[in-house]
Amino acid sequence: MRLSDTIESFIKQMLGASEENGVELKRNELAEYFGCAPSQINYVLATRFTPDHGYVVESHRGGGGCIRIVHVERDQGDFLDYLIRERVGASLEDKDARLLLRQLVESGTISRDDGLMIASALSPQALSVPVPEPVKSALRARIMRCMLLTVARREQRRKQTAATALIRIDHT
Amino acid sequence: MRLSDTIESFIKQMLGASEENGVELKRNELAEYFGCAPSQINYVLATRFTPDHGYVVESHRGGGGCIRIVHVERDQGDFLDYLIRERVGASLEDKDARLLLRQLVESGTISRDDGLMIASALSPQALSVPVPEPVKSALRARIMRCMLLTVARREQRRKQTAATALIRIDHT
DNA sequence: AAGACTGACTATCTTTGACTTTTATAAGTA
DNA sequence: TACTTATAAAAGTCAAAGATAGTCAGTCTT
Repeated sequence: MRLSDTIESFIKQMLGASEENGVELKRNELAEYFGCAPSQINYVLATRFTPDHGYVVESHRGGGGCIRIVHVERDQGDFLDYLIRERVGASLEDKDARLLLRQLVESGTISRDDGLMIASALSPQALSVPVPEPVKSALRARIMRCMLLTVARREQRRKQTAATALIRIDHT
Repeated sequence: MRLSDTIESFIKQMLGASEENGVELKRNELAEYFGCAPSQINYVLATRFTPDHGYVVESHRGGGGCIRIVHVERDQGDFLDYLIRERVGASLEDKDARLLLRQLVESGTISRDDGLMIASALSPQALSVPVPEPVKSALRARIMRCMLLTVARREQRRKQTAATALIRIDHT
């Protein structure tokens, strides 16, 4: 198993054990514990605890400095909003797309079926067409946004219909 | 016996022995074991462990990297699957795509929601990216096929799950 | 000619170390 | 005391080195 993976699960275990959903750690201590370079910790944070992964990382240098990692529970609307508004910009890498979809499904923001549908539309197989990679990234971003919007609209419709039904029932 | 065949059966034996229906292996280790070039492993994977053969292969480069092979049961002779291959060719015009989708929805082959999802992935907005029209048509065809396959697979899964449930109930 | 095989080159991921930046605190000075 | 400066203790950055796997064109076998 890779050191990065070990450190990743160690941190996640810490997070799981903590009362709140955040932990504080000393970069150097952790590095010494695992017998690695301190910058290794930064690497782990940069590759496995990003906002896309659902984490926020803050740090403080100087004497008594530390690193704080918080797992953010995003409520459904927020996450979709964030993705549509900010995260999915003009381009989207294949790997990022997959990661985001997994987050969306795991957080219950979209259904597993919807996730699979979007994934299949973005799959390398679907996009295996002779266009340069930057254009492909742009395409991924556009398709992702369109489909997320479709999901959001559908949910909106569902809610409204449900609400209307309630009102109807109320009025009978 | 050819080396490729030997490696193929070796991997299949590993798969048979594993608890789950997947295995992980190191390309270089395997190559050394069989005294061949590492790329030979890729050749075996490319010719004998394709999706058509019912396998999914994932890999991870860099330190601690590996190759993972999973055996998946395929839904053979599925109706949608078949329909797709015949009807959706190598290219698909925007107009034709919409027409086909409407037919599929109205005939009850796919749900309205699925139709909307596919339509949004194929929408001019999603595909408004600077590529020549013939390429775009090819793209539409590919996305359409991938997504329909996803729908087909999901239905397949549903059926199987339902059947399994019935069997369970039967056995109680 | 088709399939099997290889090797050189490429792409990607991990790990490290040298150098930088920030901050708290201690020491020095008017 | 109040202010400045020096020092040490964090954390950050980035590029290079190491470890895997992928690709592809060409050679060999059948």
